[in-house]
Amino acid sequence: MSEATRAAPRVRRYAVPAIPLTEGVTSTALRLMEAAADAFSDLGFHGTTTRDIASRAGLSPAGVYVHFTSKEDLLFNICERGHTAARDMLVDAARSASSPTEALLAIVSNFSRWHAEQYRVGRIVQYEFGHLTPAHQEIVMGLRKQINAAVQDVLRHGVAAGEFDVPDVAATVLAVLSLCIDVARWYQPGIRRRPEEIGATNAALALRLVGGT
Amino acid sequence: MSEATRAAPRVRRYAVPAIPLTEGVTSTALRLMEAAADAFSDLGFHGTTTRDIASRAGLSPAGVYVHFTSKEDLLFNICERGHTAARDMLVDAARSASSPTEALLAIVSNFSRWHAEQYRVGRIVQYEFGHLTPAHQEIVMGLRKQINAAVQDVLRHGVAAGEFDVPDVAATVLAVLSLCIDVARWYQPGIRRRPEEIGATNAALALRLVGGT
DNA sequence: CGATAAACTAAGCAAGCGCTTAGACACCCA
DNA sequence: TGGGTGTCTAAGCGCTTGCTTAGTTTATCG
Repeated sequence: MSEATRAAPRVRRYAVPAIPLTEGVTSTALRLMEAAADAFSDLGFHGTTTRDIASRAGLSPAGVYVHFTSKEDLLFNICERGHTAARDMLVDAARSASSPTEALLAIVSNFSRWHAEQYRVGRIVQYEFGHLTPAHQEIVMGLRKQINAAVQDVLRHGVAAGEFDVPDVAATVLAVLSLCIDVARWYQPGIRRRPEEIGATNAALALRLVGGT
Repeated sequence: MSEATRAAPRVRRYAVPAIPLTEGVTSTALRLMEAAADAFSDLGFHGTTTRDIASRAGLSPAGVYVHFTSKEDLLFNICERGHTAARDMLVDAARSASSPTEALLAIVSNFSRWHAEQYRVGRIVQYEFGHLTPAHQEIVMGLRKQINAAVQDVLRHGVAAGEFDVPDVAATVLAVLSLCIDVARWYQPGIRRRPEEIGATNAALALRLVGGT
């Protein structure tokens, strides 16, 4: 059996919703965010009208503005909650692993699976990022840097422990994240591999990227 | 020196314009496509107005419609020419290589470098794809399948020749392409690595993905 | 020179946009 | 029971949208 198909060590599996329920969010606001996420991923931010969002959520156009100050505010809430949930899952996965190798496998399999299962939110977050206000962009950038740092930490520890062979840590972090994030671009329901399998194969491929065993 | 930093075999370098000049394209039409590409990558397809495009090209709003039938027609021309140029470069790189290993290195270094140098067109092609008409989407999908097939061919030959160890060819093709295409998402001018270096490190990383030496 | 075709503009049309206003309900604790 | 608060709608305001129309300029060629 080839190295990349060998069963990976069991990794903890995190179920992460696309838009997590947090304090102070009414059910109508959550319904609006889900409606907006659907519309944005179908039509793009500028291609979506506030009437689209309202009608998908079963409200009149004016009903949106009871819960959000603007269409951009909706986009920001989706991006921020999505990033925060993903980051928490990553950090958790890394912390609960007993070695850098297991941490990498946990991170890549969970992050890849999330980008398949939540590919609609994943695309919004990546493709519509530029339509956030500069202030909101900076907040989201901060979350991205935390995700980057979490992966960088794992690689550094793996190199220090002699588990990985990585000539250029920063470049390899980007490559590992590309592997995971790009899933949202090509994934669609009904293709051969289930999200779970994509996570498993990507974890094995990431291990190759870092020169691990 | 670690395996991944060892100087890669010399690979032919292809300079590919974002929007290639082809027969039957006047200079004004090309100027319009470049103006539209700039605008689309700044503001998104729906965020861009035909007045934006016209003024960037130094024309009145109506002047656009002398050369293109609609805003979507402009988007399609950018996508089709971009994909065609990239595919031609890929196929050329694969054909002029003397082994699967060299073909992979040539493909990945050129394709990655292109996605850095032409990251604006790269983003349009990926992010605004969904705003093409279904008929135009299918044409672009056809070009993508050709790109996919070119990479798949190289991997199959490498496995057959014993140069690569690839348990799941289709999954690994996707991973190799993710490595290249995702460059357009994170690249921006002024970062540490030049496009040329990104191509070189990605080529080395791709070799790891396929279990090559 | 005069005719023809192509490239371009000024003006504007119908439709749709994000968002606001004014007011109608429903629910809560006094 | 009654006033306050939060949620929602009908209507619509001011503006922008993609694209068209009618007409002018420029290039080409016999």
